[in-house]
Formats: sequence, structure tokens, C-alpha cells
Amino acid sequence: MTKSSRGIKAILHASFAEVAKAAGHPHRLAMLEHLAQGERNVDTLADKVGLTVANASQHLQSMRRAGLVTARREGKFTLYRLSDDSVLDLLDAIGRVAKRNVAEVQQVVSGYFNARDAMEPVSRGELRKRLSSGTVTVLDVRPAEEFALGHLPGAINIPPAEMKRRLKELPHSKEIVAYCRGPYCVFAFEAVAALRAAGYKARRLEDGLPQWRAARLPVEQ
Amino acid sequence: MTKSSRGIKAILHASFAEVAKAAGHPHRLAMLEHLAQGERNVDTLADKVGLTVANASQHLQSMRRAGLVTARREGKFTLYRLSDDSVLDLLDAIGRVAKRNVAEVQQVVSGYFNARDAMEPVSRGELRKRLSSGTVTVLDVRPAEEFALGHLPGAINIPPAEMKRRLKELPHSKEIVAYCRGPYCVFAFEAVAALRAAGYKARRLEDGLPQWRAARLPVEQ
DNA sequence: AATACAATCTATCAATCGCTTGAATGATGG
DNA sequence: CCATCATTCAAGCGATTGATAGATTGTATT
Repeated sequence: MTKSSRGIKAILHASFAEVAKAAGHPHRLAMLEHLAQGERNVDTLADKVGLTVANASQHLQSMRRAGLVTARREGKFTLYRLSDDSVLDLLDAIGRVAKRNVAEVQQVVSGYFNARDAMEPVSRGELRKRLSSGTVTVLDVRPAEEFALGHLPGAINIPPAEMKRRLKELPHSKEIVAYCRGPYCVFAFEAVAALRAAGYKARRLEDGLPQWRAARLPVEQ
Repeated sequence: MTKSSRGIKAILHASFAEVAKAAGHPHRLAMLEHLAQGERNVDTLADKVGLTVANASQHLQSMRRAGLVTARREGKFTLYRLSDDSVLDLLDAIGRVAKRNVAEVQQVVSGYFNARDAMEPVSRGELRKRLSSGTVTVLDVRPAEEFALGHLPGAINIPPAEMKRRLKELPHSKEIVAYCRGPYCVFAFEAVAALRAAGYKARRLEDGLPQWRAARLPVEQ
């Protein structure tokens, strides 16, 4: 009994370690972040993360073996996606540990804001309420392709590159809430900084579209 | 702006990867599981996990660099502990991903139970209610040293090795809820199996003492 | 069938990892 | 101050990982 439980413990620890190890590489995390937006093929992912196709394929397969992603074939493309919402939770959990306990992350995160109150992000719940009362403008700062595949109701899409030029499209009347891919997607941070510099009242959403989706809140398009 | 954000993204992904990688080894997970019970010194951990002291020390230091654990010196001992409750969340998240997406884990978990309804664990909330109404006997199946450092209110401690011999200490009148170190600590599974075989009504708590503590529920001793 | 393209496989190499061994450091108690 | 014990350091090893380049498989298009 004790002997068998030792073996079982070992199996569980080994399996768990596979999962964590599969998430333990910068490039794989970058791909997971993209996959959190929706299905992608190997080529696209390789391009976005800056890897060769062969290399991206290898990483994706290791993540598939660990159960982080699944793949399906459509025509000549192989489409990968996160296997589950629990993978989003895992990414969040990794981020929270890093945020609390890794000096480098704290520095980077706090570097994007100087004022204390300015750091306060808007929670999902608060944004949902304010959406229905219409007291807020929602700004989606992801690339146009990702916006097209789904976004928050009524959101305006301005990718980071066009930010400076298209600032004037946004009304000064309401507070602006910017969001991006997830809690550590820096585009949202940068957008808020730019908006504030231009005299807008702006905050960022605490996390991103994948988490909004996972919470079963309405998505447009 | 885009250039700098690329760099920042890379820093974040690198830091996050360090965290995940630090959790991505069976022995380190085993040590984290023990550390979730409370502070431990290097010798003790090495012994429990079955490593040489030097090796355990190396693993602990890599986890310290990644921010998963912290160390303090007391006399001639170096006491390690989880740096944060967020680390518990991380371990839970890893477990949930593995449970949902790794065939091996599913097999092991379901192997401990054959009947469908038997698999239902008791939630923390349910146990808390039933504790106050006194309709349940709580069984702590961890080693006596860990029990001594804190346990659920009114819990009876019977370590796995003594289970068979001390079964008769438990009353048949109430349902028995067994718990252990965490959701995948197999002692609780085994205890429930043994109790049922002996005609008891028994279930296991969905997770373990660390999670109970993290939820700020009362702990005795 | 012939071609083009997406993705995977294979072989290779440098870098890193996990572990062992033995020596060095730090703290405690006679 | 010396002996002892807990921990860390340092060197060395075999195994694994991450990346590259080139060949191969599988699917759609003509």
C-alpha cells in the first residue's frame, strides 16, 4: 500500500512536472499567449513569435504531449489551440507568482506607472457594469486580425502602431478602458500611458479578452 | 515604443518561464508539496523526497532564484518556505491542467475509485458547514509531525502506516471526511478506500490543509 | 501526374540540466 | 579553539534540451 502510493505519487509528480516544464520556456509562453486569442496555424505562430517553422512545430508538439494544447487538421493547415480554459488559469497563476516574487517583473510592471492610484486597473465586473450604463469607452489595442475574431461589445480597435495618429477618434467625454491579450500584454499599458499624456482619463482592464471569454461575458462578432 | 515593448515582453516571458521551469521537475514539486505544509530545513526535505542533501539544496536554490520559495536562517538550520500563497495557486493550476488534459493522471485519479458517485469529494465550504453542525468526523492522514503543526478543528490523526491497526478508533455513527496535504496527496484516497472496505461511510476533502489555511478557515493547535 | 505549400521528421551541435563526489563555509556547543 | 553538524560550493559526468538545416510526408491546386 505504501509502496504503491509511492509509485503513484511519483507518476503524479512526473505528469505535473511535464505540464510545468512545457510552460517553462519564453517562446512557448509567447505562443500560448497568442493561442489564448484563438486557433492559429504553425506558420502564423512561428511568424508572430519570431521562430523558424520547424522550431515552432517542435515546441508546439512538446506542449501537445504535455496536454497544454491540442491540434486539428483543416485542409493543409494544422490548427493549434489551448486544450482548455484551465490552461488560462495556469498562465494567470504563473503571472501572479512572478508578479509577487520576481523582482524583475515588479520593476517592469511598476515602471509603466509612476502615480500610485494610476496603477489601479479596472476589474471585469466593474467594466461589465459600466458597459451597460454606457459611461465608458472601451479600447481594444490588439492587432486588427485578432480584433476581427472577437472583441468586447462596442469596443474600438486601435492597434499600437496607429495609436498616435488615431488618438483624436476617441471622445474626451468618457473614461477610456484599454485592454489587450491578457494581464501582461504591454500594449494596454502603453495605450493608457499615451492617452493620459494626451489628457484623457484612461485605465486598463485588469486582464484581457481570453479571460473575459472564459468568464462567459458577451463577446461581439 | 514598439521596440521597447518587444523587449519588455521578452523580459516578462523570460521571467515567467523561470517560474514555470522551476516548478517543472518531479523532485521540486515533491518538495513544494512538503513546503506547503510549513517551513522545513534542507535535511528534512532531502530525506522526505529521497535526495542527497547537496542535490536538494541545489533544487531549493533554483526555486529560490525563481521566487517560488524563500529561505531564512535559524541557528544552524536554513528554513525554506513557500514565498507566497500564490505558489499554492500555481500548484493547483498545474494540477487542474494535468487532471483535465493528461491521460496518465486521469487514469491514476479514476483508478482510486470505481463507483461514479464515490468520486465526489467534499468541498471546503460543505465541510465547514458540517463541522459546525457536528455531523462529520474529520480524519487527518498526514504524518504525526505535520499534524502537530496544525490541523483542522477536531480532526483525528491517523497516519497511513497505522491505518489498519487503528481503524476501530473511528465511530461508525458519522460520515468520515479524510484529508491530507493537498488535492493529489494519495494518502487521503487510500484512507477512504480502506474505510469503505471496512464498512464506513467515507469521502475525502477536495484538497488539503494548505488550501484550507489559505482560505483563512480555522486551524487548530 | 506534377507542382506548391504546410508541417513534421532526422541528424547534428552547443548549451544546459540533474546528479554525484569531495571540499569549503557557517553556526553551535563543549 | 576545536569538533560537529547543516548547508553550500565547485568540478565533472552523462543525459537532455533548443536550435538549425535539409530531407520527407501529407494535402490541395493545376
